[in-house]
Amino acid sequence: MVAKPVVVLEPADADACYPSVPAAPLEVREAELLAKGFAALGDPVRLRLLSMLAAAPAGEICVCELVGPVGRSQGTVSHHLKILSEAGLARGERRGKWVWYSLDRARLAELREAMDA
Amino acid sequence: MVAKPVVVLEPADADACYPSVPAAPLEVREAELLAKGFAALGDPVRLRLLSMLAAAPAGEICVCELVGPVGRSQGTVSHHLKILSEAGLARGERRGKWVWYSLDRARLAELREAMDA
DNA sequence: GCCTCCCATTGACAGATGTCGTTGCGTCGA
DNA sequence: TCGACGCAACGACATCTGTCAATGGGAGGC
Repeated sequence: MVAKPVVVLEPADADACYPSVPAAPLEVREAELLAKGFAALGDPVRLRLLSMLAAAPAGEICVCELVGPVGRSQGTVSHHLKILSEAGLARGERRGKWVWYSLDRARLAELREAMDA
Repeated sequence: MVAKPVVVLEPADADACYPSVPAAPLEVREAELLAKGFAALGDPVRLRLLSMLAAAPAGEICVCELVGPVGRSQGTVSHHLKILSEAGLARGERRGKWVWYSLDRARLAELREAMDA
């Protein structure tokens, strides 16, 4: 994926269909970062995990509280939480025997704002 | 002091870690619908296509205008546009020899609002 | 009618993804 | 010290996904 010119990306193709105008798409690099975030949201299990994190009274939930409701094995839930972490949408913290996850609302807002484009 | 779970999807698991509280995750069906939308956003090529649609002066762009800038084959671009269509994010309309795509801002807003959860 | 252009569809294929069962590691209680 | 528990990591596997080249089908131009 070679970096592309910011504006004018093609040889202009002479006789293309008329309104060959701005066509300044999102930067490739930025698109990849955003895509990673949205991709993390693109799974029903992860959306439900996030909704539980968002609804958590203390702003965080123990993993053991998450496994049951989503109807997936513990290993699978752990896997999804890792993906959410890597996408910057959630963070986990070990506290004694348990691990507590919380939502990163800043990252979420970042993605939301990107949708104004 | 447990607030009653709104839904309660599991056998309650007795000795779980303490704060067994709300845990009313997104409904499975709704999560699937949203996930389909976010998954459509979860690819850099599609994000760039959308950004071009969003930036289009007339609110729409001919497919022939899209193929060059994103650096993918015509067939691949067509494939991505189909996915965006199926997710409700874009619509295509044949007009003579060309097909023009436009952004569905309502659907986009729908997804954006879902991120308040 | 025929040829050309634009776009969608198909077939093929490598790589990513979701899932589970098992294993491994850290933490607590006995 | 030892065993039980909570969670992450690993291996395996079926499915999904992104990509291209090739094909197909509608619209215009000649």
